[in-house]
Amino acid sequence: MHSSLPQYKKVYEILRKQIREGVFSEGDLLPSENELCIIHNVTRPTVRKALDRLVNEGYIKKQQGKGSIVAGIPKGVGILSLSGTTTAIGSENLITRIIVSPEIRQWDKAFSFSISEKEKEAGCIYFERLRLVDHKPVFFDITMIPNLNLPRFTSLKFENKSLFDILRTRYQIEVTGGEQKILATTGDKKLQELLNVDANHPILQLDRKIETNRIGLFIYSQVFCNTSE
Amino acid sequence: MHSSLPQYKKVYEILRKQIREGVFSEGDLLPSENELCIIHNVTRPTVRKALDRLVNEGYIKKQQGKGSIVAGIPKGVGILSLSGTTTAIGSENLITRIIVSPEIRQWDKAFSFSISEKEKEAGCIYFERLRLVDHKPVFFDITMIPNLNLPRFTSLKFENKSLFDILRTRYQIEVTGGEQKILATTGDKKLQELLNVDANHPILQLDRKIETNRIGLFIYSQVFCNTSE
DNA sequence: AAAAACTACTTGTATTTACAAGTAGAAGGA
DNA sequence: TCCTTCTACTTGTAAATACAAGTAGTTTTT
Repeated sequence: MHSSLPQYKKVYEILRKQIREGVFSEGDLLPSENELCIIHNVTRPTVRKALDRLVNEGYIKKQQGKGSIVAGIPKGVGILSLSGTTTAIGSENLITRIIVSPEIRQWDKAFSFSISEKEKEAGCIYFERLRLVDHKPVFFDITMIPNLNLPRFTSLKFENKSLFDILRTRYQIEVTGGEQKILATTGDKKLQELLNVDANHPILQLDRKIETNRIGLFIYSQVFCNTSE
Repeated sequence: MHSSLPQYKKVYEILRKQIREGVFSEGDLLPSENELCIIHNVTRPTVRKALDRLVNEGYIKKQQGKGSIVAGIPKGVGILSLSGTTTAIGSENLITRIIVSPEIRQWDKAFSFSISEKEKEAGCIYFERLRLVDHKPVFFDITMIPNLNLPRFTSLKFENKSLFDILRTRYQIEVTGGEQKILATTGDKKLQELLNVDANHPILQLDRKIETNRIGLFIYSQVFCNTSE
C-alpha cells in the first residue's frame, strides 16, 4: 500500500504533469507502453488505463504500430470546455483578478438552475473573477459551490490555477458531465463596466451546472464573455 | 470471427441503441457487468470497456456497489457539443431542412481554417442545412468534408440523422477532438433571411475543425445560431 | 535498382484470475 | 425496537498471458 491513490491514476498524474511542464512536447513520442511499465513498475493494462485517460482529455494521440504521440496541452475547445478556463487559453497572456474572494453565503438559487435542500442547507462558497487577456477584460465569472465537505477551501489561493485542477488534486473531485445554457445578452451596468463595453454591445452568457464524481455535488458557474477579438 | 468490429464496440453499440430507443430509461439500473457478460458472451473487461465509453459519453453513470445507472440520452452540453446538433436537442421539435444537398466541390479554404494539399486535391463534400426548432429557424450550418475514401457519401440521406452517427456506424469514423472558434456577428443578408432576424440582431457563429480517428481527415463546420429563445 | 519478404518493434483486443471496496438487505443480539 | 453483524451482491483495481494488427526499417530476392 503506497498510498490510497490507484496506480493508474498515479501514472496518469505523472504523465500529465510531464506533458504540461514540457518534459514531453508536441509531436514527441511518449515511451512505449512496455517501457512505461518498467518505468512505473506496473503492468500494461494499468499503463493503458492511464493513457486512455490522457487520450480522452486530448493530451496524447495513439497510433497503432507507432506509439503515443503528444498532442500538447488541450485548449482547442476553448472557453466552452468543461475542463476550465484557465487551462484553456494558456497562462502567458491571462491574468485573473479576484473581484469577490471565496466566502460562505446563503443561497436559494443558482442562476437559472434550482438547487436541492441539502445544497441549500450546506450554504454556498461564492466568488467572482475577472479574466484579462493581454490586459483587456474578456471574461467575468461567478462561481457557486455548495459547502459540502470541502475543508479549508475558502483559504486556498487560486489566482493562477484552474479551479478544477485544485478540486482534482486536493479533493479528488472530477468533472463527470454537466449542462450549460448559452445566450447573448447586453449585461447590466456593473458588467458593462467590468468588461469595458458599450451599453448595447452583445455579450456572451454561459450558465453551467457541472456534475462531479461526488454524488450530489454540483458546481454552478456563470460566465460572461466579450467576444470581439 | 463474427465481423470485423471488435466485441466491446458491438456491446457498446447495442447498449447505446437500447438506451436511445428506451429499452432502458433514465434512472434504470443496467444489468450488472457479470450479467452483461453472459448476455453478450464476452468477459468482464470487455463489458467494462463498453461501459467506460457509455460513461464518457454521458449515457450512464456508475456507482460502486450499486450498479450502472442510465442517465438518459446526453444532450446537456447543448449545441456546442462535439457530438453533433441533431443528437443534442431531441428529435421531437427539431426539423432539418437541406438547403444545399451534399455535392462535390472544389475548395481552397475551410472558413477560418487552412487545409492541407491532400485535402485540397481530394475535393470537398459540401452541404448546408437549416434547423428549425418548433418550426422557427434557429441553426444554419455549413459542413465541408474532404472527399477522402467516403464511398457513396453524397447519395446518403440524413435529414433526421446526425451526421456523426452516420460516420460512426457506416465508416467507423469517430470524433477524437477538434478546435472551435466562437464569435458574435450580425450575419449577411442571406443569413438574416434564413434565420428570420433583423439586420442588427446578434447571431452566434461557431467555426469548428473536427478531428477524427482517421489520420488526416478533418470535418469543417460553420454553425450560425439565433440565441433569442 | 527496385520490389518483396522478413523482423522487430509498436498499439489493439480479449481472456482469465484475484482481491478490494462500496451497497443493501437479512439475520442476529442488545 | 434498535443497533450490529453478516452476507450476497455490485463495481474498482491489478496482474499475467496471448495473439492480432499496424509501422518502419532491414534484408533478401528479383
